[in-house]
Amino acid sequence: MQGRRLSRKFFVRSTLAVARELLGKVLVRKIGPTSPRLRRARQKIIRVMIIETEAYCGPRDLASHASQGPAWPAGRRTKRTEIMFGPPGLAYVYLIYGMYYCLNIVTEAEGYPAAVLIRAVSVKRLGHNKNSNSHNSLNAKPYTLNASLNGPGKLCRFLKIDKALNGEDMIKSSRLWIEDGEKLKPAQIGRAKRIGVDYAGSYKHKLWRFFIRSKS
DNA sequence: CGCGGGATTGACT
DNA sequence: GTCAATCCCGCGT
Repeated sequence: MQGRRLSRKFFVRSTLAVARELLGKVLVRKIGPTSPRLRRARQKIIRVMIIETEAYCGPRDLASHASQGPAWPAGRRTKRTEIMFGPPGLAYVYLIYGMYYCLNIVTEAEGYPAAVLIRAVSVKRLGHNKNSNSHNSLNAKPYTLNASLNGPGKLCRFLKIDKALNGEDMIKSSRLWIEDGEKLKPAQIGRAKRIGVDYAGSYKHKLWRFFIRSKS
């Protein structure tokens, strides 16, 4: 049940297009020891579907970590934001408020600081047999945490994503990548202002958050 | 070196 | 709606 991994080309495009098209795609996290001896027994793979994203569109975007730097308009290039200037497809992971991590994927041409924040995901499938309403009710709900994956900090905690994955190349990584997923119709996609960027002047009004409308 | 603040979350009034 | 937790980063000194 695995899809085709997204190539680097997918990310070398307008950040808004990438943010929109990441909706419905499958974020994959492989967790476990890298030592070959322990790998087989203890590795596990988690697949979740991306349902909400935000675009951070380069050096002029006052909401972006890479904006407003001394080198404007080239962008604020610091130790922290360096990854955003790197090749598209890299993971940009940062610590926020001292306690949560946020996962972004770098977009556009190398040297241009832009990225898409993954704001929410849903569990794509259960980690075991779907029809488990029989005898084994304990195993029936490992991923009922569906609702708790709405938020960038929460999904990183669930997927065990932290600073160690900052700079991970999601095109080649064996720990974190993205696969093809659902093809969405335009009507399924919603747009809104980004969250938590009131400091961003006129850029706080941009409708650069994208989400899958819940079915009603 | 010190200080202010944050692409959040959960608890609480 | 308000607020605090918690710590790294960016910048001024």
